[in-house]
Amino acid sequence: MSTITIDDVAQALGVSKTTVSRTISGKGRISEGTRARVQEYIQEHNYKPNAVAQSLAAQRTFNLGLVCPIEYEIFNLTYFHRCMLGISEVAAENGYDILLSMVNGDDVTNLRRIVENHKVDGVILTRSLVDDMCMKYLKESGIPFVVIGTCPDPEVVQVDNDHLGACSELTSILIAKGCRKLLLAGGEKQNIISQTRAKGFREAFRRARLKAEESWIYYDTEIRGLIPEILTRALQEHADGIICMDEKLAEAVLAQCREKEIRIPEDFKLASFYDSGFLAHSVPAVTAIDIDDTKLGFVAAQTLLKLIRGEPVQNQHLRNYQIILRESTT
Amino acid sequence: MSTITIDDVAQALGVSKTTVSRTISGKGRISEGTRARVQEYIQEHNYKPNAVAQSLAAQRTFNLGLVCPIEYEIFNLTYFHRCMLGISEVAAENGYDILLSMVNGDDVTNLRRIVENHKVDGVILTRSLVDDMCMKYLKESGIPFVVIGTCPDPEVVQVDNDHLGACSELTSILIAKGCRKLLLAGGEKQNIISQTRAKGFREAFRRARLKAEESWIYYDTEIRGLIPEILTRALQEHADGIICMDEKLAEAVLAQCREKEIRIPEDFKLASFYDSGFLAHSVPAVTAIDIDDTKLGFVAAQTLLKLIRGEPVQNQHLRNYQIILRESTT
DNA sequence: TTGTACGCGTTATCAG
DNA sequence: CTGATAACGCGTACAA
Repeated sequence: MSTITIDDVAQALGVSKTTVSRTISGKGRISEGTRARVQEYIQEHNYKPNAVAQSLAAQRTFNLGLVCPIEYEIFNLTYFHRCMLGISEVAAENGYDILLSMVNGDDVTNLRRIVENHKVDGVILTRSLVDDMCMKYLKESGIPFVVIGTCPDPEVVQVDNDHLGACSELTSILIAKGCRKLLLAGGEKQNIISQTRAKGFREAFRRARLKAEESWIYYDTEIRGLIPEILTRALQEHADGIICMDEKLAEAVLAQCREKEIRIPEDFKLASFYDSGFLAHSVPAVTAIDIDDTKLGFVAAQTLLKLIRGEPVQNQHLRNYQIILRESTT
Repeated sequence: MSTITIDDVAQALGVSKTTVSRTISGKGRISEGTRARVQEYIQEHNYKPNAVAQSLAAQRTFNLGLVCPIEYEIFNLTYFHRCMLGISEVAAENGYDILLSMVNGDDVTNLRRIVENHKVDGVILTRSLVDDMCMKYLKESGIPFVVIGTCPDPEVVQVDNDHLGACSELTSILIAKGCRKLLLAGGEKQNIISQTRAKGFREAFRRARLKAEESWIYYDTEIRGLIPEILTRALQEHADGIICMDEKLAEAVLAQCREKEIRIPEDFKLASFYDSGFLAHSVPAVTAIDIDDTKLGFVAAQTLLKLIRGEPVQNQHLRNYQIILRESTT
């Protein structure tokens, strides 16, 4: 199927390119007769405008850059994937496509390439480190971009779930159930989201006129590494329960408790971020915060498009989480 | 930082665009003097050719389409992510970028869009269903594409790991260790890879002059669904062990055995596809097939680039797996 | 060794 | 209502 251009269509119909172009874009006035003829021919021969030429003329690529850190591990991946879903939906609706940029740690070369070569109209960053080089570069470059997550820089447009609120609410629930000493097992300390949750954790205690010790909060809890140790200490120091920042950690806790014969929820309570089939069906079923990441990507993409169009935007703190109480915190 | 064009550079230096263009591409002979001057100016002002204009002129987009099924679940995701890594590396090396296309089941609209709009020079498909609509569409469209995985169509360029050999080899090892009745717990039946492995499974038995019953092979084993049932039957019917098609399944088996007090490896042997930290550190550690998916993406991308350049290519069956024997099959 | 002029496929401006 | 014509930014025959 040879690729057909607007000129081919115009010549075949004995009209000018302009007429064809107008038929497609709907701009400008043309007679119903010619419009119909052109439409038909286009349908018939499946003519599609060349996006590259359109881009050149419009000075826009109709591509959104999406940064995916290569070091994402299994957990972040599902998060990333769900975000992509939302982004992809919005992009498609608006005639945009997604250009992927895999960046390795602080090495922004790959991102720089797509930006400097003008291959994208804007960029979405899917996480934010405390000191993120991608963000730094994007700010310098002047290209429109939004960050999914939270960052301290007020100039950066951000879209995030209300992790603070979610963690705070979950913690409060556990406190209400009688817990006085809770643990918080987290992701990378470098990751802002971990710290936001910690803040919510502390806040809940403060609201209950209690104090959360800093030693109750664990970052960089590598699954097979720290969990056993944490539980041993928890047992010695009579902690009432633990909040895990992701499913994998919760899973590890569950396994360790089984091994150490700690009963959940009788001896120890367990709750987790990110609801999943596993948490819902494990024995006991685990209380979890269900977050709609797809929505997050959706809103981020919409925000970026507004930014590209020059419309005013503002940071969004979606409250799209839901706490699902299950047996593990009974 | 206003965007600067080749004309700007040319005028500023009092030379023609051609000279600047040649300096960059290295084609054609120009004096060392002017070359140096141009080089310097370019560095200084950080001039980068506009990729869109280049694309239009060259009639190539320098984009590779990458199809990501939205229904990927956690396991496929890590696989997909690792492939992407390899693809991304090759792409970057060759001045290409990756355009993502998320397709939903049989709905190829998203894929069709990027192909018909000429936004990509070729496409990589990251899995192959028994009856894959994406593949069907790509064949019709005539665009160069390669499939990561195996498909029955000999006209389609394929890059795959030798899953048949891997599964066969692993099965043989278990047979050699005295197993006579083994189970194979798999992914989606619709997924060709599952069937390829089943073939390897059968082959190993045949080589040992034994026969694998079809009832030993389970497809669509949803983790929390079938595993308990399978193990109950295994126990009743005195199976010697099980080979799982992914880590998650192995994990479920491990959990169930603990619950049912089946001892591994004494009562029952366990092996799995896709090595991971979990399998390496679980108790007992699980024998696994380690596969280098990044390499797979790497080779797929290289193959696609050759295809795009019109060079001859052939299907690749990488033997880049490695069986790691651990306690679970002692 | 360097420059001129044209084509790549579209859209937009300005005449008719 | 419609049609030339000029951008958009770059590569490249062809000419000098």
